[in-house]
Amino acid sequence: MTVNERKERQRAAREQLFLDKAAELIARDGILQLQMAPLAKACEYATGTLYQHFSSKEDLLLALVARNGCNQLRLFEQIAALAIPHRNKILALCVAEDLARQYHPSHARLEQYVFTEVVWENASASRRQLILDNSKPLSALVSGIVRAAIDAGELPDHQCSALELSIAPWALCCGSHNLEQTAGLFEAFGLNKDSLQRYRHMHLLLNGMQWQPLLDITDTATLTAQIQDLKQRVEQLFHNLCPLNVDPLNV
Amino acid sequence: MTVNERKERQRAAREQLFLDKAAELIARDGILQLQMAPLAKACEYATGTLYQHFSSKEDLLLALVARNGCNQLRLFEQIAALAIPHRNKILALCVAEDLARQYHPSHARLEQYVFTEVVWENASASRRQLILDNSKPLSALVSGIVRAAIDAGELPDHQCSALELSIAPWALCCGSHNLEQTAGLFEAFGLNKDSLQRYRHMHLLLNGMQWQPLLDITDTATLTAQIQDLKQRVEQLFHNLCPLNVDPLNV
DNA sequence: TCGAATTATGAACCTGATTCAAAAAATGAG
DNA sequence: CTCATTTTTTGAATCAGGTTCATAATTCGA
Repeated sequence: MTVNERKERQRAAREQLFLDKAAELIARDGILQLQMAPLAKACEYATGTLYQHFSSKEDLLLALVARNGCNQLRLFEQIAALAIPHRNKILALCVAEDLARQYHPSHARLEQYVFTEVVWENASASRRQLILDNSKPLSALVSGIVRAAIDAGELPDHQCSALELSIAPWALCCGSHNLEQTAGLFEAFGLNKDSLQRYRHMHLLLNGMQWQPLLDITDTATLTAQIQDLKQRVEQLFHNLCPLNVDPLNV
Repeated sequence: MTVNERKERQRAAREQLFLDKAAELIARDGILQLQMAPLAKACEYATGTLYQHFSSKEDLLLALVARNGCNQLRLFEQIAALAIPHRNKILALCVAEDLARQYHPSHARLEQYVFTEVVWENASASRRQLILDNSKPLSALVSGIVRAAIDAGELPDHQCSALELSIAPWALCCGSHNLEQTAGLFEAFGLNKDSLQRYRHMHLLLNGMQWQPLLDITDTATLTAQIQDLKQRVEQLFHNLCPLNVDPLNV
């Protein structure tokens, strides 16, 4: 059925168009301002057509996050393949999250929103599954790095599985970003955002895991150089993957 | 003006009534189902009266979170005052978060929702400030514990301020809970929720900070006993503070 | 007790998501 | 190529629920 294949391709292309435009509008005006009818019009389709792709507005938002998740996975895969110490790969993943937030602040906010009960529950089950399916290879990837470090004798297994161990740095990374993202919180604390702080904390954790080589976090020079280097490497991967991968408003 | 005082008191009481009922309805039916008109009716007031207290639905949600924040602060204060090692106090705070989520799952979900751009931006500035004001003493409290540990020689300062250091365990705690809260994520990872895991990770971090006394996380017996003990202590404080402090649906 | 000032009321309004009957387009058999 | 049938698109109508505001009720102080 070559006809159906063509139709399917067109349909997929239209879905990407909707998603692209939605991402653009969100980046420009914020999630709150995204409206279904204007979005459809901006894509030169009727409102009803939009609803042939997404069962609800929330479903559309999930679709955006799912797509971002794919990009994230590809980036993470390339990071995992870098020729750097295993320990640094974990840092590099953290750097990647950092950069992603810098380049796509609206994505980060969207993700926070989407995992909220209210939004999550209003999306279609299949779309939710899509996002969860993304997370499987992601966690496999991270725990793969941990596994490799254990096998290389750089990291004791602490009698935990690699997967369980891998949750620690991941939680720290998420938590750290979440706190920072929470509007006005750091300001309320009287805390200035020192971009190295996050990495100091990560090193403290990795040290605690006895992940070799340990790093003395008071050695700011070494730390700065390390993060600098990782940033450059990750940034390059980032731009190779998707040169236009940038929020219009935040360039 | 004794008349105005009385009025003010009545007004405050009514606000608490609205908040109580809202919390009840949310615990019963979820955030999504909370509607302004039914809430007002359930309190035997007109819709408009509700709007004399809260500038919007989002404002009401923030008010709920602010009130929870006060309770949390009081609990944390009592934990900080416990006669236990400083290091254990950090664990106890983590335990407290755990318990709070257990007893009030809807609060945790609400908090996640409220810090979302969409909700946050739709609340009144004064309500937002209220929440931020809560966070100041909270961070002072946590960094106070860190400070005390440093002063007691139990923790090197790593050339950071106590406040900066205190962010690490806090971020780990938040991140860990966030991950776990994210619907279906752990299941998608093929990870079983081991309630001790979170504390193992925290100990890894504290070990990395060289916070004495170090704990060997493979020593499950000691860890279990420690957390058990902290749970009991915290649970007691918890119930003393607010005996009825329980989500209707989740008892 | 009465007029002014304050507060409460809830039906009407408004925004924006969602639906669906009608129109248009695509398909494919003859 | 034509026409009946199926599929797809359309966008105005519907619907939900948050918010407002003219009116009614209440409180206040003289």
